[in-house]
Amino acid sequence: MVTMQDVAQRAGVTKQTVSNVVSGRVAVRPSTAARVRAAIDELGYVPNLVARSLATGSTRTVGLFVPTVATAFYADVVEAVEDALEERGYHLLLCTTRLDGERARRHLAGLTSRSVDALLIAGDRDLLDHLPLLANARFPVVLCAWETAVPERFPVVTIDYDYSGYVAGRHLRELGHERVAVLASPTHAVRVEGFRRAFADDGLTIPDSAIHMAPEPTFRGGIAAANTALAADPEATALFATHDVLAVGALEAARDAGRSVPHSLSVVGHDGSPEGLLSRPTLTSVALPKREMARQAIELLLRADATSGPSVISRQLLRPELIVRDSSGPPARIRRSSHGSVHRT
Amino acid sequence: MVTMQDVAQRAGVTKQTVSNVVSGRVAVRPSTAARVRAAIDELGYVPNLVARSLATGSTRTVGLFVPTVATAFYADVVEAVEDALEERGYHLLLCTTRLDGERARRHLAGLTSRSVDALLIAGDRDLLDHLPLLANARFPVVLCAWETAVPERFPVVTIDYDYSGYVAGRHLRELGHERVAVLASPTHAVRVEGFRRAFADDGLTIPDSAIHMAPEPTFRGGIAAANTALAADPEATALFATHDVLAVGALEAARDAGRSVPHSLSVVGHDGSPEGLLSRPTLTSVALPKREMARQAIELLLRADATSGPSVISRQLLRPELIVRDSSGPPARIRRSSHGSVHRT
DNA sequence: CTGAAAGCGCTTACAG
DNA sequence: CTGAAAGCGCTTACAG
Repeated sequence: MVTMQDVAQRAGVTKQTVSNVVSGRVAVRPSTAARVRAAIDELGYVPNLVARSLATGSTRTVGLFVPTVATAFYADVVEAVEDALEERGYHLLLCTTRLDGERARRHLAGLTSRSVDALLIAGDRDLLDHLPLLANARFPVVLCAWETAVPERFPVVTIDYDYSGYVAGRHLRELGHERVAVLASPTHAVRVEGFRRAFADDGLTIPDSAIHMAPEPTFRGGIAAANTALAADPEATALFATHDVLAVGALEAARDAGRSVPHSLSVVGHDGSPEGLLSRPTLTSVALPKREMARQAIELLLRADATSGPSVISRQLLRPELIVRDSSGPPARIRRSSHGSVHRT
Repeated sequence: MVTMQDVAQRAGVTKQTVSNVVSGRVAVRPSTAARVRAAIDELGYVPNLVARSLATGSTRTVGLFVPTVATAFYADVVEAVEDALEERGYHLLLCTTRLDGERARRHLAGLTSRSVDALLIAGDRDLLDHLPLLANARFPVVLCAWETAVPERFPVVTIDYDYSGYVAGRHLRELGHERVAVLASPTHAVRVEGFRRAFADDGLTIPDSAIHMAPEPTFRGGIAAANTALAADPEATALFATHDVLAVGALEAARDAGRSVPHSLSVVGHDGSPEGLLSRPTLTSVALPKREMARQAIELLLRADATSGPSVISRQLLRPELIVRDSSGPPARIRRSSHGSVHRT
């Protein structure tokens, strides 16, 4: 392997001069620099990043923990983080924890040895128990995409999930819906709260009986929850699903139940994921500012690394944005026939 | 930061002894080892991986290039690679190239500085032009998930895409289909060839006019291509889509066209992606052995790294497997009415 | 089984 | 602007 020393010899200078040329930190006489650069090319010299890291104490690598990568949300987060890092010349060390606490712990222990300059943990509640491990970490840690149970000791930049629920509710209220149901995943309580508040603002209460838990966060789970909801309250004119995949399931359930969307039933999702564009009708949803979140988290992380002071425990909340598409509209007027069955106009 | 030296001092030994205890490579007297371990705990010592890497020449990190992570196929590849690495105590440095050659080149240049022990490049044709850069790499390189234009100079472990098309065709032939159409993405020529061969085996020719290119590799693209195909040949009894997302679009198009699946039309996809389980009906598809591919690629890579000899340019082909679900069945008998319109029984 | 030495390839002050 | 020295924290032979 060709080292800086080899280049120096070839160019007739010392390796410090080569270092100065390579780093550009110290001015070098143009003619010398040219000679050095020629030697570098001739020898095919490539600096050894590991040696540099040991000398500087910086690997220019940051670790990212995500529960999985096989989900539109986290896939986007990963790519957004990577982009933010690349702009700054950093590399990405990826760990997917797969909702496996033990696996997470192992990874954490590995990283603690400081092969990274900083660590970003995205929405991984399974890590919570092992977070104390991070107290000994030699690098700053920031949390992002955290919805519930946000640990106190770390800075976090996340999305205002309460507001995302609220904005969905607001939309349905503005359309004129009064009687609605919610399809939720167990971990999405905050979204549901926000959604209810939008109705409460207008003096409307969404009873607990109108909140239906999806058996699983999948298309099928959405169908099942929607079937339950539609059966429990045939007069509900709109469904809010806390997750787009549930909403797409709801669309399917509505079709099976002969409820046309949005004419006889409005459906609003959450996440603004691509599948909402593919569904029929296309899905009104709350888009999450993932890129912005990634950027701010990385910025926080890298600033903390630079100052290497204990990072200020700050809390940044980003506002999601409603995307109105074809699955939501004003409620149909409802009239009751004498024998109690429901017709929509 | 507490170093090995600090631990040594505390335990009253030299740092080599500490090193021996930590690495476990050299036997240490139990009582001494205990003392060292106690010191490690008291001081909260964590070894510095960077220093170790410089000394050993190994970072225990491997780089992975993928076009994106926002696709079921590559998301699975990434997680499979990560699993294979974790078993061996390696970390994963991830680079998504986003079909951006320039971006890929930058990453490549960065990695060439050897912050990784090995590099796995998954199906990224955009890298092709920059591959010569890798000639100077200080680590072995292996290609995987490569479908076309496989470079000669690198080992590759990939899927037998010709066979995957073949197996889809075989399935349709066994069901009795004779007249079929293909929905394809431009980069899937190999799959199409294999598919055609299954028919050719029985003396049946699939004309070029029955191959329909999807305008984009999406749900909408699938709908569009299926519409074209169905209009071009209403008598086709089956559709093979080279990509599940196209197949799911075809399902939608079939529904719109009043063709019931599989009764009046069979649809076979490719990739065995999760969406095939969510569609209605569920999708018959060709499952790709991604985990096995990842495992073998990593094994090849790490072996090459260990021997550090020039890796043998081998070519490993893995066999995909047909998953029969509800979207395929025998063709309906077709009878023509006197005025030429088509009825199915 | 334990200790003294050299070295991994770079960078960072510090003289000249 | 360029060179000599020390050091980053570990590991790897090599003596004792």
